[in-house]
Amino acid sequence: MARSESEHPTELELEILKVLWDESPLPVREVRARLEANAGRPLAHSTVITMLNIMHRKGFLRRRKAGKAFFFSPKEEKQRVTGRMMGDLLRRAFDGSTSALVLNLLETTDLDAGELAELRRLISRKAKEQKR
Amino acid sequence: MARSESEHPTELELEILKVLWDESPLPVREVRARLEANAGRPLAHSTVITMLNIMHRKGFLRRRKAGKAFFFSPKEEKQRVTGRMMGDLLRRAFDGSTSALVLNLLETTDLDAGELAELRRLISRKAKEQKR
DNA sequence: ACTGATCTTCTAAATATTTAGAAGATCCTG
DNA sequence: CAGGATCTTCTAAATATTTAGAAGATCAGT
Repeated sequence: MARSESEHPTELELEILKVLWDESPLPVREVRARLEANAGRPLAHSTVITMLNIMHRKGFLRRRKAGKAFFFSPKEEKQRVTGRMMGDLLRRAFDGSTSALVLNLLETTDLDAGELAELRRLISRKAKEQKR
Repeated sequence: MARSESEHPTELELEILKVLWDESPLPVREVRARLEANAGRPLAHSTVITMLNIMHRKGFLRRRKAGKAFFFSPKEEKQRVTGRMMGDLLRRAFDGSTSALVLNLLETTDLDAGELAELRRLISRKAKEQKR
């Protein structure tokens, strides 16, 4: 055994998902153009097809044929996928402790007073929602 | 080109780092035992050595010989490494928006009122520190 | 110094990720 | 319907990650 396919999108898979979360469905040609424009990643047409097919096999994408070409869309919305990625990091790096993660975030990124206030606002709002 | 070595620890590398952040320096034998105990990962002795040497080459670990055996220690403290991992996810999945990341965290994990209060406390403390 | 125990180095293999060319399929246009 | 344009499928290769056996080095005890 060596290792199994990641449950989460890999580096390039995430770039592709970001393109499609931004707008979909898209044909291969369009995905390719936007990968170059948005992510500075100029790939051959066949490379993009290969990736899209792998992602379809893995269950990240839907595929629909229109004429002779396929159109691709994300299967899940961004929040669910990135949420699982967060959850994975939370578990692997912080042993599931949300406060450890947030503390780390506060210490290692450079947030100004406005951003801190914004974060506190988000948390307060969440707390209020829960009271209902 | 296919892809380059990750700047961040991979899955197994992180498990090894966690063992060593918990206690170090440790000899291979001890790392192996703790990987099995803590991470449920029973690996051959030579597998662990191979990984430790790769991690040394990549700059994640220090190595010191005592008698005939090597003792390994993390080169950087946990916060710095996990901080970069967070920063990487922040950039790749949330385009650098901390509030987007925190919002996602709040929506996708299940935090009770006490945990939310704890998070708010952390942020308030950070805001106060900054005023100085 | 010999031997067993213990460690390391060397080598290799399975699987995943990323990349892309070559060949085949399909559709539109004249 | 022939031909070019456009798409897909097939195949393959480079590199990374994870795994471990075999062979060589080293140390302690007799």
